[in-house]
Amino acid sequence: MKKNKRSSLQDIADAVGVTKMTVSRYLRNPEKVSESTRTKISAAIDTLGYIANKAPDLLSNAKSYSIGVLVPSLTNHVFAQVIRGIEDVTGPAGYQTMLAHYGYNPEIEEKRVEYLLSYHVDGLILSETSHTDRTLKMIEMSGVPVIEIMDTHHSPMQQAVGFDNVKAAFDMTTALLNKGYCNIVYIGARLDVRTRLKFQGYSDAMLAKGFTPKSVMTDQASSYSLGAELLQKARTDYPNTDCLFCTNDDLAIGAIFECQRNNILVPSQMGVVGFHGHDIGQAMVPQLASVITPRYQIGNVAGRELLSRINSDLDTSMNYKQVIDTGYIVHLGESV
Amino acid sequence: MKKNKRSSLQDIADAVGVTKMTVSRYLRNPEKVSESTRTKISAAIDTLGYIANKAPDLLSNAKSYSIGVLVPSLTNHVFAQVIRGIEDVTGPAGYQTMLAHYGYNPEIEEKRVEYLLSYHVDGLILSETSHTDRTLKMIEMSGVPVIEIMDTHHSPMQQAVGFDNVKAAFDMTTALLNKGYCNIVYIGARLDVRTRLKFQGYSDAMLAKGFTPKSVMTDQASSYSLGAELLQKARTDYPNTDCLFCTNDDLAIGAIFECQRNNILVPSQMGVVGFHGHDIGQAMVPQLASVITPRYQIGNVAGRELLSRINSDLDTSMNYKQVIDTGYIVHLGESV
DNA sequence: AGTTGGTATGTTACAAGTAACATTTTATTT
DNA sequence: AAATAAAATGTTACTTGTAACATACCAACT
Repeated sequence: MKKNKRSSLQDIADAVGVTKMTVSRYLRNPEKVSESTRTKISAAIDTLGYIANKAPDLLSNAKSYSIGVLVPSLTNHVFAQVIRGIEDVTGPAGYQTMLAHYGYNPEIEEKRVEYLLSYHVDGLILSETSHTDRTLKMIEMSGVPVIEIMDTHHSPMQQAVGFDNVKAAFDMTTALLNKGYCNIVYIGARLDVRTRLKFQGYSDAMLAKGFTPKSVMTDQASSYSLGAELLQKARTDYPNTDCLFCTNDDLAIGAIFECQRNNILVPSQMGVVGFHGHDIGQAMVPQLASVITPRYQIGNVAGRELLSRINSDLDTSMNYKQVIDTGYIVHLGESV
Repeated sequence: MKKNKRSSLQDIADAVGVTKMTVSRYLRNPEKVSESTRTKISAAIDTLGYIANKAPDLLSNAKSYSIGVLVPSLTNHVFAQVIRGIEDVTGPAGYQTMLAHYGYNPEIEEKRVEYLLSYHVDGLILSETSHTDRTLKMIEMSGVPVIEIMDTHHSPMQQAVGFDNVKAAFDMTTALLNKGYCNIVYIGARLDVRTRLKFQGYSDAMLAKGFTPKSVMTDQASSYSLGAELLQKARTDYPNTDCLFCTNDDLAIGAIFECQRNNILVPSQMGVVGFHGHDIGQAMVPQLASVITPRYQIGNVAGRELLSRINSDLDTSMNYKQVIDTGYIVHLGESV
């Protein structure tokens, strides 16, 4: 049995008895086609089920009205809201997002960037600050505008939207020290760039007040059960730990559950702090202390900036450096 | 300042002094190009930063090595694992996924399907069982193989992979009744098809044992705070409620937190049950009762089936009906 | 009747890569 | 040195939709 090949403009044209140019006009500028022809073409399209073909658009270097969005992980709830923020701007403007993920791996990021560029996306939003050489080169040669989101503690390729992870961790740690905690242990996982930046902010704050930074780190991916494990490891490695500063909410929540299972009272016997301020932490008992990050807004601003550069005449991709800081909120909740 | 146009095979060819055909060969069948030419082309590609162009591939009806995956929501953790399951099969086989979401809205699903087909995806994985007429027509005309995932309680377009939501809810409800609960209230949100199917299974089980189905439903999207609200509503509407069967884990977890805030003991004063068996529910105290669904496996099987059909000579899209049931596990945990 | 102007439709060329076939160059054999 | 085979490269044609230009047709006006 033969595959029913998708119909082309030519097929529609043949069915109606005009040239494909007329059908093309019907789709782009219907008012330039006579009433009677319009009716016939419309009927033919319904019957044959025409589906637009992106190929010629790409060939002729037309805008693709697609933007590429790369996030490290789909499991990480952080990015769901970022994406919503992006699409709430780009969707109404007629752009579709091509979403891909790369598991925090720069080599895979490179593959994804190449893939997105091969489809001629009009712009890119990346969630990482360090890239392979080839990634940088491809982006530069392609001439598409790029925005790096989430962290602003670096020199952006072109434009960055986010907040300063070092400063955020510094502020949270300082707030904890002011609350009277002395033996704060930093809990890190996956050891990506942002985890390291936050550790740096934490360390700076500890040292600034004369305390010694202590940490429990692993390169495993974050999970609730890992949070439980790392709590136990912290208590073993540093028996007088009075507070955990976890690199994200998942670890913090896992640690709190483990406290509950072991009758360790939070916060009176152990303070626990997360990062990002996800719904689950804010809904739980006790409410989780966390740095609340404006993820939706980051996406929103990134989307808006990207569109404005796509639609600008200037080649903004060259010699363009800008950082937009969206801030964050240190929220102490009930868990410290 | 002019945009630096991306370089084409012709640009590489000009730089080396050959025709683009030779460069094309270098990329496809390097062994057919002489050693010396290879070296020169390789250098030119590095210098000029060539990025492949998908357009001609699409034009010539070649395989795109892209498959389209549609999920209702990225916030819903269910689908992150499904996607991982898919990509663990399709990635190694050289396929990239084009991921899109549609907010449980069939009209948006239609737009996404059109978008994916306009990019000539080789196959589609959909997460819904009901589609607009035009969605069905487009898919049929395009001739691409389609797999519908998650629910098998319907007649598939072509092929479905998942489990029977009605049966799963029936089994869980029966288990709860056997445990001695009498006043089980069903808690539903968003009112999508699967929520309704689960309510049907719940109702069937209640009626089968002579109990009256009771429910608290809203069309709002699920969230932890909504779970808290609906718990209170259930207690108001049905004062002797002894167990909540929530349509998903988020609502169930929100309800348990609300119980904790109000000193209602779970499970002794109130049983709470979720659906899907997410990590968070399994990690929390008390461990959440839930129907554990094989999300990774669903994705995995769907990916494998789709690839096999893409690479089959037969036009399997026609007159093809198959349901693959991956089952589920009724897990009672500590919250009932 | 002939001119003008507008509307509707047609023709041509083009974008980037590749399959299929054609030609040129180089190596091997007699 | 000529003949033949093999390797390397070139030429042509094709895929789809659209911009730009060309033509055909009809109505209205002088």
